[in-house]
Parts: sequence; C-alpha cells; structure tokens
Amino acid sequence: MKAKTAVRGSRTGRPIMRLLDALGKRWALRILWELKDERLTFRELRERCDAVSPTSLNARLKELRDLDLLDHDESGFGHTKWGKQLGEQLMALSEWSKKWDARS
Amino acid sequence: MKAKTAVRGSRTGRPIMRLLDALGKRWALRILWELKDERLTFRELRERCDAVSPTSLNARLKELRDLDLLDHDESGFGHTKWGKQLGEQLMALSEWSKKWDARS
DNA sequence: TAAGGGTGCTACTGTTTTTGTAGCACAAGC
DNA sequence: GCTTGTGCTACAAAAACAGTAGCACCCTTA
Repeated sequence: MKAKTAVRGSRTGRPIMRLLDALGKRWALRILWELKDERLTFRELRERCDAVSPTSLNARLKELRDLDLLDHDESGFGHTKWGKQLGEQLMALSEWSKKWDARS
Repeated sequence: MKAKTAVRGSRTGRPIMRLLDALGKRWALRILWELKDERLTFRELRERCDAVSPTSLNARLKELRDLDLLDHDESGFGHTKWGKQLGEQLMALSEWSKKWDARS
C-alpha cells in the first residue's frame, strides 16, 4: 500500500474527499467500470474507453494503483479486492441510472 | 427536463455512461456531496468546495441542473429528488471509504 | 537470429479545461 | 443615496488532456 498523499483541494484528508477527488478525474470512473468483470491489457482498456489517449490512461492507472483499487499482472490490469468492492457500488449506480434516465 | 445530449466520449448513450461522464468532471461529485443535507448559496457552496473558481462552479452547476440532479430557488442550490437518490449512493460510498482508508 | 507480434508506456505538440482574480448587474434593506 | 448579498461573467495564466508517433521489452516462430 502506498502513502496517503495530499488531496487536490480539501486538506481535511477525510477518506471520502480523497475518494471523490480521485474518482472525479477524467476516465477514472470509466476505467473502474470497464474492469468490473474482466481483466484487460493496456490496449484493450484503451479501446473500451473510447480510445482515450495513452497519456491520460497511464496517469489514471498509476493513480488508481496507488490507491489500491487496481493492480497489474501478466494478464493485464484489474480490480484489487478494494476495487471489486467499489465496482459493486458502481453497479448499484448503474441500476439507479436506468431509472434516472427514464424520468419523464 | 432537458434534452439528453451527446456524451463526452462514448456514443452508446447508455445511462451509466452519461452519468459517469458527468460525475467524472471536476467538482461534480464534490458539489453533490456538499449539498447532500442542506441547500447552499453559490458563495457558500464555493467556500465548501475549497474556493473552487466561480467559472468552474457555474459550469458544473449548469450541467448538474440540466441532468435534473440539482435545482435552484430563492434559498440557493440543492438536490432534486434525483439528486437526493444519488446523494444516498454517495453516502454509501462514504461509509465504504472509511473501511478502505483503514486498510493496512 | 532475426523477424514479427504483442506488451506497457513515453515524447511531443496542440487543444481543451480549469484556475485565479477582478468585477458586473440586480435586488433588498436601510 | 449607500451598503450588503445574490448569481454570475471576463480575462489571462496554468494545468490537464488529446492525438499521433514510436520506443524498449519480451515472446514466439521461422
């Protein structure tokens, strides 16, 4: 586990702030989403994320790995146990989004 | 309710993609979080969000209002019924983040 | 043994987004 | 009139991101 470094914005250091800050960066939520049921290589992940630039993808992957949400092995990138738990919350969000989308 | 316009990135138009895209912009999650239990004026909200620039705050507020997540009246900005539901999911996220933060 | 294919990833330039500061227009209260 | 508070805009600088190319590495197959 890496150090818990300063949070962009808030200095309270509250976990939720660190999390909202990390997830609020572009592609972070999307990356976590795309890896929710399978591990993917860098290039596969890139394609899933609308051909996000490798610059951004690499930056986000580094950050998410530092937060113990993702890891990387010979089969590619995937969720850690923490990432899996977070992925479940995203699933709930997805379910909710359907109702939200169907609003009149 | 406003039109469901194109999503930055993905063109599938799936609700979760529209949502992840909106919430992935800077300060979006934080704004929803800060309004979870009370309505705030523009300036109050700005202070809560670490003095975010008014330019960004205004842009994010417009987007979140277009998504029916926030509204605005004489008492300031606050959650719509949809925003409240999303706020509950953020509360769950906050609870989870405490366990995540306490990882060894 | 070299040629190809796949991996993660970096370099570079240009565009987009965000920031930071100042201040405007409007309304209510005095 | 003047102040106070509201939401919000203008503008220039800084940071983040995009898009393209391509590198270094490790395999496999010829």
